[in-house]
Amino acid sequence: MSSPVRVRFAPSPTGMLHIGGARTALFNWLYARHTGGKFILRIEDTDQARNTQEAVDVIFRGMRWLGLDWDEGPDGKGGTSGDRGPYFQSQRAEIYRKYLEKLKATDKTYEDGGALKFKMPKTPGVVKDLVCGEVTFDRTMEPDLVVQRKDGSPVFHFVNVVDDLEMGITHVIRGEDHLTNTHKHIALYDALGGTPPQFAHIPLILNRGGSKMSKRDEGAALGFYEDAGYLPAAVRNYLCLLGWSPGENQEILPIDELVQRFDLPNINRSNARFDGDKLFWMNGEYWRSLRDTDFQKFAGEYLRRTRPKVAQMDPALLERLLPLIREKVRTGRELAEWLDPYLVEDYDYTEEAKKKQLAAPEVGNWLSALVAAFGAITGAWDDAAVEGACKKVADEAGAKPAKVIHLARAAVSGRTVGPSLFGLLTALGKERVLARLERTRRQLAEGKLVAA
RNA sequence: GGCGCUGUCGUCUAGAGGCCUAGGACAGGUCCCUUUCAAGGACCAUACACGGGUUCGAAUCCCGUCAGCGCCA
Repeated sequence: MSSPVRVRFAPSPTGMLHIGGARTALFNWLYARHTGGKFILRIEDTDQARNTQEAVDVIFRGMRWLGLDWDEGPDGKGGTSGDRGPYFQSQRAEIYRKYLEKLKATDKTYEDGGALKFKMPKTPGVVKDLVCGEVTFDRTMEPDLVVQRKDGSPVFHFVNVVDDLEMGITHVIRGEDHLTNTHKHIALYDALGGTPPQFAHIPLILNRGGSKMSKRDEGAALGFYEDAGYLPAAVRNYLCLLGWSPGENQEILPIDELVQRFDLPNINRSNARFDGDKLFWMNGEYWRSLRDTDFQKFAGEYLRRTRPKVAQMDPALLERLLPLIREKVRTGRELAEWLDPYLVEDYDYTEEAKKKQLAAPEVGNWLSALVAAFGAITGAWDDAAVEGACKKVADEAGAKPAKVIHLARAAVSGRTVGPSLFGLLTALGKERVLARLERTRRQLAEGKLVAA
């Protein structure tokens, strides 16, 4: 029987967690959870220039955000779990040195120009890939591989192999861009007397233009989606669908089902373009099916981070507004933006609102009429009452209710779009509505609401 | 340039010789609903890269071409 699965994700701290890297991490995590194996996080921090604590923290943060917990590796709080460490390459120099000696002892290396080179076997290099099948490389022309640079530092291919060997990695799940290097890795395993792991090269994530998503592409960083107020579960679910399909015309699945169905053999071989529109849609699906308590938790955290002013807001108002806005938007960012007009009483007016709703000559009179009609409401301040008042104003002006409704929205929010008006007015409360209408009327009279 | 991988609607994909006059989803279009924007409902359009084989039968297997991507130099 084969040994328990051990897979790893080995990012380098570049200051961002690349969406492709996140997907690789996800596939590794899914496989570990699917098989009951271990998921290991290893930090490839050999590039001293970029290796900062902040850059490493970005990785931890991204992994946690996506819900990808790891069994071994740095815990992100200064500690470590697992006994196959260290899990930072920068702390493994001694190990690499030892393996370099071991390789030298095999007589398969030679020095050239100050660098140490590994003699590539001239036999065909065969990679038995779990996704791509058996791939054979002709090595008769293959140049020898530098394993140690002139400055003494070991090269990526070498440390990668050493780490996977030392950490007992059984399956290497990584981007297909590594496929053509894999036979070299296998040669190194053989030379070091180790058993190569199984390989699964997963298709790449392409940008809109159809080439490998690069860090410069819009939305290439996982943090982009956290900042935009996407739901991690939605992003995770979407990422699963890039290069893998659960089949049966199903796309939205809970995580435990994803874990249960995921497997290496049914990963696709062709690259996939990243479709931000579909992610946005999927986020909307998760957004709507979120339980109220979970929504409140998410909204609270997101707003606290991006809109500190909510702390000064009337909590009762916030509580009424949130569900109203939630219905109309799909991301935290949209939620925050839609909430902006109610954070403070001196809200601004958009150009569109000034131009489309606040420019007509009758607007002043209508605003006065609205103030009068709303002011006259003595009974319950509810949807029916405000609706009645709006209709009344419209009737008296000989206009369609829609006209008055649009004006009222622009007046109380400064926007042409927003939550359903009657619900909004009810949520704001009579006092605030009257004050806001009055403020708009006054500014209009002072000529402050002229479109640019 | 060499080598490798891939090639089903614009995009993500289902499809592992007959169930396919190719299914789903996003995006797009039309209509309905309507208080803007959404949401919702109904419907529509669009694909097996091309050319050869193999087979009674191919999107599915083989070969070639072309294209895309990647790696190495």
